[in-house]
Amino acid sequence: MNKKSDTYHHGNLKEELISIALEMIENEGVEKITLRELGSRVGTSRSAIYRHFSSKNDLIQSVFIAGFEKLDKAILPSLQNDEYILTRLFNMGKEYINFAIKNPNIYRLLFGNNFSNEREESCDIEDKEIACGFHYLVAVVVQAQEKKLFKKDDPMKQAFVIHAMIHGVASMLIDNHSHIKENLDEIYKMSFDTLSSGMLLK
Amino acid sequence: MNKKSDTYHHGNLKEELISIALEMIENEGVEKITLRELGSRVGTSRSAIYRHFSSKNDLIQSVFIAGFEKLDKAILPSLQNDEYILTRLFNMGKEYINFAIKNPNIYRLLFGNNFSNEREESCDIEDKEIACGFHYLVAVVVQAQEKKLFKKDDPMKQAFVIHAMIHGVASMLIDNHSHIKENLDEIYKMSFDTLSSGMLLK
DNA sequence: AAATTATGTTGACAATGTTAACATAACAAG
DNA sequence: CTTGTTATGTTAACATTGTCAACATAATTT
Repeated sequence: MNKKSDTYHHGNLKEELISIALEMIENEGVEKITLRELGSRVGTSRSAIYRHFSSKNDLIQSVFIAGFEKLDKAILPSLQNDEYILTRLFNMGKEYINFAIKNPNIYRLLFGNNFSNEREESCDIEDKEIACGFHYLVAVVVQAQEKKLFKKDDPMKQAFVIHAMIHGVASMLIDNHSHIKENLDEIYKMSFDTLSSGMLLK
Repeated sequence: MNKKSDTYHHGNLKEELISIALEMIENEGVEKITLRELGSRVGTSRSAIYRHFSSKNDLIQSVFIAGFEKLDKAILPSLQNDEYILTRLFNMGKEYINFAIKNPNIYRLLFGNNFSNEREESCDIEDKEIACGFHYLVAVVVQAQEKKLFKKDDPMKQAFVIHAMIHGVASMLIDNHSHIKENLDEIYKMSFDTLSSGMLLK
């Protein structure tokens, strides 16, 4: 774990800070994180952080990006096997929701969080990251249209609707209606069927 | 505005604190609020708050409830006119999304926020409040089933799916895909059509 | 009128993000 | 190898914030 004396004084502090911060956020939520604890957890003083990040928010921004990479990594496998295209879409959504349930605090950081405003101000990579995951989805929608599975329509908008649905389910599962988690599979299937039967060509 | 010498020393401080706090959160977001500013904005010292709330979180919990009342008030009219039932559902969703767009910070407080955990611990009124708004929706779904508009299914689950979709659209509009706001009407109609055509009896 | 309770104020404290002044390791140049 | 420069890390201090205790005053009860 502790790759000291690799490159500089302490090893690769910056990456270690990001990964430990991600872990801490995953466990306790963004708002609970403190630079002092992060520093001591990683073996340095609190102020060392400022050699790698201009502020706490700057750090969190990096965790934000790392979180998206983690999400992408969790979803990618479901896209790469060449099953029936709707099955692929189904599995993708399922992995998405699984990620949210397994990492609710990270998921909250990525979507629907109070940090989005500040992010919009200073971070332009963000949009690329979001767009990245989103464009997987758009690509699948385009394929679905090409294979005459989906109605002909603006793929961006169809993808938006799909994403909104999946995000809505994920978000409500982790934040409000946790008692529904027991029927998760059933609920998800129902959401997906509703969605796709609204988009399918008949 | 300042109803002094009504009941006690200062008037009805508690309610005034809640309403000003709501206003402040609406303008700047939950995480920006400070008790000192709230105190001075309302004309008292910071510590007076502790005569009415046990902690900052306790205050925010009250704002949370007030926020739900505000949301209910914004949605109720769309439910009370006796149009075609699907039109009513459509309008309800539209008002819901309008509320989110007009009061994004309050909306974030109500749904998908980091406070939900702490709320779950100490506040049991919350569920009632959420259930309240949610049960409007369930009632409409039940009606839709009775009138043979919707497929026969568990109304709670159908309502959950509808709410998830609407919430997903609202949430993504205010947090991520703000560039879609221009096509809002179109996007919303598309979401709703997708939803209902997935639920309608054919 | 006196006592008790409800409400508000001031001062202090610990925790936190941030910065400045200082220290040291890595590296380049001579 | 020595020296200077840069990259990195440490400690001390500061302002802000939530919270609490001690004190003060108004309202209510007895």
